[in-house]
Amino acid sequence: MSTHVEDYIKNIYKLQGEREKVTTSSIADALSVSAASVTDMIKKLSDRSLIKYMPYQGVELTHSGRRMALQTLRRHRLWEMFLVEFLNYTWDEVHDEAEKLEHIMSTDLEERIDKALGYPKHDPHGHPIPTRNGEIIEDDHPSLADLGINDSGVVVRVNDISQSLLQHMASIGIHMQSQIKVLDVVQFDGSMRVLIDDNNVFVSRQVARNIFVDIGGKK
Amino acid sequence: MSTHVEDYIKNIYKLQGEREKVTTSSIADALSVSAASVTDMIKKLSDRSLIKYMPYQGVELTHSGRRMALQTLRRHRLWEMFLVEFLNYTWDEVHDEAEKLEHIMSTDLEERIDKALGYPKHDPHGHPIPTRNGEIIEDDHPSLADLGINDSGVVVRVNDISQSLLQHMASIGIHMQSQIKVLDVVQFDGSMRVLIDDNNVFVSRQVARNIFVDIGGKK
DNA sequence: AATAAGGTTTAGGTATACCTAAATATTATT
DNA sequence: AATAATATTTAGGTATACCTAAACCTTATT
Ligand SMILES: [Mn+2]
Ligand SMILES: [Mn+2]
Ligand SMILES: [Mn+2]
Ligand SMILES: [Mn+2]
Repeated sequence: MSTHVEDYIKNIYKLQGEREKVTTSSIADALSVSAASVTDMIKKLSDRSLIKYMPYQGVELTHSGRRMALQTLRRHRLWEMFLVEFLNYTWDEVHDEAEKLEHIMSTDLEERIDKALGYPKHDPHGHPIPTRNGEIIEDDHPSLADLGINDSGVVVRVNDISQSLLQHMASIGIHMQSQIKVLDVVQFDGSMRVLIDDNNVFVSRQVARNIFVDIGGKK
Repeated sequence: MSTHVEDYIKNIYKLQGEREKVTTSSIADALSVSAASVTDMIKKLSDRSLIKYMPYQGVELTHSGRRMALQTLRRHRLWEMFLVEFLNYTWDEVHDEAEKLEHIMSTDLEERIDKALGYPKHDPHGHPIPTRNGEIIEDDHPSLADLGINDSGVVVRVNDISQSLLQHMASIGIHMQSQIKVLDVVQFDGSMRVLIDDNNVFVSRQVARNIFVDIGGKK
């Protein structure tokens, strides 16, 4: 319903991936509000049966909470894709706009955008777009940091945790479907020299951990 | 700032066109809220210097209020145009979406959409789109109801007062730039038989009053 | 088992935007 | 000029979503 409810639910969904029970403080962190505000809100979400809540024990999405989370995620990712495909946004520019637009999307608009984009399966960062029915296929690819010398593959996903990370990745030539091959790994700090579409670049371990590669795809 | 403030200001701007001073009850009507709520809000708008307000004497936009109104109108009309051009919406389907989207548009997004559309001068109903700098050119065309037998012209604007009116106009073949010629006017009720792009159709006076025609354009 | 530290909730408050009912001001009618 | 009708404002209240400070639980450490 409201933008705030949707953002809470979406963030609880994301946090749930990491641990089963989601704590008050982790939600407060994610949304940059006080823990007291979160307690207020999770009571309301619980009243609406979007989460299961036991005081002091953390929070868990219900079935209908999960549905709302996936719908919001779907809309977010469709908007991101739309901004990139139709308005020439780059992948580091889309998040904030999509964060607002995701709450303003009738089912009709959602379907028209989906259609105009040709029913994309992934957003500009390679994240899967949940289906209309709330199905999502989380692919499980190794990060670049997991590869060794001479391993190679295709970039299929990056983490969109920060704008500056996304900008940096773009600046060294990393895009969706970039060919990537590990040339050398520095023992000391895990940093790498890699070939990206035939360009020789240096990647810190911190960055490498946020790039995910399909190693079955190409050799 | 907030969606509510923007909607109040935009509606005051529209009402101002009709009379100088805008009354509490006309705003209440336009926004479907109680008169008491309007009194609440106009005090706040006055505190923010968006309107000039004298209790019991009605309301008037200040310079910065007018600027906000025109910016909101610009964004509304750009979104309407965008929905029509990029997502195959028809002119009767765009208003409600645009009413929400107009509040979610950074200056950057506004300019990208403007550019993607080729800097349009009018929205899908023929209403002028204010410029980035808050200039607006209100064209002054006669309505179809003002024309007599054998007068002709080109449809350049329609009123978007209701979805069913827009649907009806589309169903009888009226679009922007349609050629229109009056064949016959019924004395009794002012209804007309007209030629629209070579189609012979009947138009009630009520409908004719909401269609605006450029008679200088073509003969 | 007691205490200290950390996380969570409660208490009390703010801001926005709405409501109904009652009071009051303006305008129209006699 | 007084009265009646209508419009507007005030008074008192609701719902959402925040906040800080204080109280309270849970968990870890001794
Ligand atoms: Mn959001
Ligand atoms: Mn994304
Ligand atoms: Mn609006
Ligand atoms: Mn319009």
